[in-house]
Amino acid sequence: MSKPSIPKGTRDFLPIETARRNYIFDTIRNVYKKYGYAPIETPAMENLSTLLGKYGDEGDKLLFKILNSGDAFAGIQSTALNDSNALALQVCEKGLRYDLTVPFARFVVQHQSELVFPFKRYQLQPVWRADRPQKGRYREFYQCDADVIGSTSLLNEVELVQIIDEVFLTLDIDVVVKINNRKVLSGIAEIIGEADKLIDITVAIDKMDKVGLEAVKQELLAKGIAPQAIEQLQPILELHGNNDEKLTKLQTILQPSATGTLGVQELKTIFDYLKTLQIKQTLELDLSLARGLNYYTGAIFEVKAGGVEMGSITGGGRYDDLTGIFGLKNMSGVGISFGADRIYDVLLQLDKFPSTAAESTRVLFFNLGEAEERQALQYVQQLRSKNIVAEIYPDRAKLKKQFEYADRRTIPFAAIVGEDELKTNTISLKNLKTGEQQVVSIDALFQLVK
RNA sequence: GUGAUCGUAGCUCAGUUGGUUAGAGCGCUAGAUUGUGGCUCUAGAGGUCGGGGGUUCGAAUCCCCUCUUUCACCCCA
Repeated sequence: MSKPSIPKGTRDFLPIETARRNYIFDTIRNVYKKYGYAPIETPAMENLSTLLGKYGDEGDKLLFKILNSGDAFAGIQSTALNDSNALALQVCEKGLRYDLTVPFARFVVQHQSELVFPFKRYQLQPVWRADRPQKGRYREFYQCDADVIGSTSLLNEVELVQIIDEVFLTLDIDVVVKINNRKVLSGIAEIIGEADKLIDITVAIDKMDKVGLEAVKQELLAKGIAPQAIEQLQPILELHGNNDEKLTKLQTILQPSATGTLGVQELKTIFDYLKTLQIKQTLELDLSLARGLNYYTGAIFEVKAGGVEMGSITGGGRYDDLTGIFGLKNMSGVGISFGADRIYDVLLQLDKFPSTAAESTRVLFFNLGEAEERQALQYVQQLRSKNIVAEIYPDRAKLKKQFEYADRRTIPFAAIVGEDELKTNTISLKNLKTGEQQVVSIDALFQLVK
């Protein structure tokens, strides 16, 4: 293969794409800052021991592992080749981060003495997963996380929903914010007598939207859930009405479960606060929302865009003991993560990028010779000092070529300084859109191109 | 990990049941036009047909493997 290429599932970004991506990052960052979150960064690679076992068996398979530097295979017996998984662990001590939450937990434990709790941080960085690429799924993509750790207050959940609301309002996307609670799901599993199958149940009912009730029941049956338990589950999954009505019914159903009742209380509190804050986006209590990551213990969130086929574009939830695995107990946290790459795809499909996300040079000075370029250089510097983006064509090329360059860069003004203009201290300024041209002074030019 | 799918010039694509030197449009370079772009005309450059192996007198075309594209499942942002 002679053509250059990049690894599967990765992408290059052209100037227009980068400008648009920055628009998304800037929007999210500004909202995070507005709510008092502080930025941090962590390395692209973590010790494999930090990452392994945190995302389930599936997650472990999707970790990118990094071969040890030096002679990584020194001392490896040929018999080790029989077990490639074990071999990988012998020759790889590091891996690329899979998300931002687990590295954040590690960060909090490691820097606990330097941090002020409750600690509110945001982090916009790429993560890597060795997944098969498909629609809205890449092997390298950005997560834009905000978390509060060291506080169990539900005000944090409320704040994160406010942030979601404000970000999508700014981006001008209509979304549905789905909210559920892991305690409620635990309570449901408990009262149908299948508490030990909580994960199987959540994974199955998470697909309600996509495959429908019957397929979910099939999957539950296949996972060994008792038929009568599934019958008990059905009315809960089919709960309807507005959020308040659902909560009232749920409270009755979950009465026998202490955990479930607590979950309902938490949801009630969150919805109650949000009601007083005039949230613009649609909030929906969705009992089929489960989310795969097993570390969630309380509220869980997921955001879907209206009018486009796309997986969730934001997700999050509360985790009571994420730092526990790194040796720090009693550190409850709650966080959200915006999927910038999917938001990009959604904005593109809905044609919602502002045109300002693409603007660049205002004036191009043509290059007609040495004396001319010396003068043009002066003008360009003066324009820049007035914050007008200007540049000079670097080569003494034919005018045709210089015009075509300006055209393709969509630069609105061409400034020509040749022999005649040099003598009279003037500039021929041409508006490339209208074709109008006039001979002006540099002061007049400032006004015209502003 | 499972199942499909794509790959021919910089880009978008033709290419007959396997048969001489693989084409078009756009783009690029030069000229018509040595200080005025977008239109037009003329000429030119550019391809080991994704890579490797096989069948055949002969492969872009048929077979196998592999990489890549896109999509679904699993899982997930």
